[in-house]
Amino acid sequence: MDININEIARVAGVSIATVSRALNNNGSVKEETRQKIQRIARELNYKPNPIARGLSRKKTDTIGVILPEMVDEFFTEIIRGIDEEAYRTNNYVMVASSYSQRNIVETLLEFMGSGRVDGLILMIPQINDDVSTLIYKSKRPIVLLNNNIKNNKFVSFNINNFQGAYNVVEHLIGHGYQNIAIIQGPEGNIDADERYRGYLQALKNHNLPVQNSLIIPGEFNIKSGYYGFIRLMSQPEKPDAIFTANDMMALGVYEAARTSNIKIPQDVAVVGFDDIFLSRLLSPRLTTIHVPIVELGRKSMRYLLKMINNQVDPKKSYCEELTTGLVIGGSCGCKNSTAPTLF
Amino acid sequence: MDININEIARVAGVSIATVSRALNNNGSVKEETRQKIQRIARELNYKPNPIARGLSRKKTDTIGVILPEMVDEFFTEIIRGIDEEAYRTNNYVMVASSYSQRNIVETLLEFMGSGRVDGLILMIPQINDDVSTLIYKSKRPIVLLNNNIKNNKFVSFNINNFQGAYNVVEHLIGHGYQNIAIIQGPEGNIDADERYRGYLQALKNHNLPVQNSLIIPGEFNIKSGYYGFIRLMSQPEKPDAIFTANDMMALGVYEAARTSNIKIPQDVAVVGFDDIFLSRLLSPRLTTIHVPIVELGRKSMRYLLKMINNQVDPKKSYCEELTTGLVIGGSCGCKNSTAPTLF
DNA sequence: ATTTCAGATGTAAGCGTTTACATTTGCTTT
DNA sequence: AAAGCAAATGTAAACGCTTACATCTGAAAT
Repeated sequence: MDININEIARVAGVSIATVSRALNNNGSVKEETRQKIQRIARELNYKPNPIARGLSRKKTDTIGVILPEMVDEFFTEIIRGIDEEAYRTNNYVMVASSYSQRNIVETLLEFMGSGRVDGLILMIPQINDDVSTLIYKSKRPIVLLNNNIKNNKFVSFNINNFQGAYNVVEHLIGHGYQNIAIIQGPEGNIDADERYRGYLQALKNHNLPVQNSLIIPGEFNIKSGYYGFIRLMSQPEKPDAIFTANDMMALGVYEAARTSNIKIPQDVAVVGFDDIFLSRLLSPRLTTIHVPIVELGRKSMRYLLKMINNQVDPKKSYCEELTTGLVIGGSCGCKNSTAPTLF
Repeated sequence: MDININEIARVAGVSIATVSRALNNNGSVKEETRQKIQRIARELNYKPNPIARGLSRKKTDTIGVILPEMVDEFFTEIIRGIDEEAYRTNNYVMVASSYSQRNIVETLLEFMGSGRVDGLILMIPQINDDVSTLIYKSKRPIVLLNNNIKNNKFVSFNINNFQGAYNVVEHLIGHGYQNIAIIQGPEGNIDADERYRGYLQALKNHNLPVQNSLIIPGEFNIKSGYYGFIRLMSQPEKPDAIFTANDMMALGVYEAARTSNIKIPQDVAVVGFDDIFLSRLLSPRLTTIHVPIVELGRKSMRYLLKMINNQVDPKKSYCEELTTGLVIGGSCGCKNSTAPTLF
């Protein structure tokens, strides 16, 4: 706040232009002068004012991150990935968590319209037309997270939910289970839909019939798992394996199984999706799909920075799907777990 | 980026000064003119450039948050509290998570020196002299989180660890347990120390002897709980109750108890600290101490904003301790749980 | 010795606001 | 009608930086 480029210039006996050039290593400055200016700047503990710089350069070295209200682990890891990359590249991260009361569109506009950020990483449960238009017209680059819109209009990074679901269901099939149930995630939710697709495809590719009685709607929470399980097990055609659309639901399944004295995996196998920390605590350890969230954050950020720096065409759409990994616990019937131990 | 105050002025046929005054509702502007300018601004979808404004006002409406690598839940909730308050007051939040590789002092300097933020919320595991000096000399207000330094130099908001620990241990004493063990948190960690103090004080106030064999050092992780438990139960003087310095450790205790066929709470009672989500999944439900993290974030932010706006003297030290709450599960021996159910 | 030219440096405009100060306007008071 | 005054508006500087353009310097080329 105190000491600025003028002061440096005064002390060094040169003009502010030279100081600016010397400190930014652009333009030509005699080596001797450059050294001197840099020394003085260091001695006076000069920090360029990023606001002034931002005004002049029309660049703030700040990117905005808008995230929905979400599971702790996801939130933390996505931020970690982004922050890591930001730190590496001398950028700053501005967060806005769009908790229930927050108006996404408004927040978005605010972020975009103003010169506060150079770009945006945006994750929204579902994109309506308003938001879509906004994104499309945005003057600053935007990377979408986990929003598998296949319209070739946006830039997005996603977890490959389809592949993950396919793999875990295939794993169940490999065990010989014939009646594999699914407790689905919320309708309209992209993750949920893709996981469901993966489930269907796996059955199909292995010539297993799709049984409607084994397809239970649900939400991404414990309760849905609990009641889904009860519903499944109280009907005549019981499953021999259950794929819950996420780990939280699997938790509910475990709970329901415990109270109804049904053994996992002896009586029924269970697999989840997400590989949340909690799943390690279950007994038997849950077989699930690991999702590389930190990596998702990192990659999105990396790509966004490329867009900002015009290393890729910011107008070109791009879509990347991150591969998930099967984490084998005991809940599928496997003897040898590939899962990390509790500690 | 496109349409600025000059444009508005041009269209309205007034000077930019009048526009500025009209839009900021300060200075005197004829009502009619004000209306007109505001209408035009709205029609042209004008957004003031916060960077330019920042340069002029020397205020960015942005606050920085520096957090250590931490438990997901804590991280998420603290940010939520801060973000909520920021949103309410039209401020922005810049995060820097000081993951292992990040140099705190450097980050701190960067944030402070530059005019990037108006103030800082800072949480660091331990404050050394370097950092302490930095904070003390800072030109911008800083609120410390959970850093119970009693030197009356800083502004800090803390969880009342002492009171929480005291309460939960007293609760155990109320059950009639006489040999209450503690598995401590890491040495030098302020939270851990305070929780230990609370434990000691509770014993003392109820005339129970402090038994060195029942005081086990540890870290805030599952492993420490696990081995701490084994160590406690393999010595001649076994505890009838164990207070683990946090819930993660309690998890380890449960795990160890399970494998050694020791029943909680019949054979030994267990209580934790933090009320993490995980603790709800334990069977019996863990008795623990709830810590108001979101509230901690909210209050810190609120106070920081007051400092920034000079509604409190930013130079005056201030310390607030947030009260924790006892969450009763079954692990202490209670029949009736006060804990929220799983779903 | 003069010209040429690249490298070094300086000057000043601009980025989009806010705001101190100056000026104008129009109403009240005499 | 003149004076006085508050309200309304305008002018221009300032915030701290970057950068286009202008100028200067000195060594190489003639």
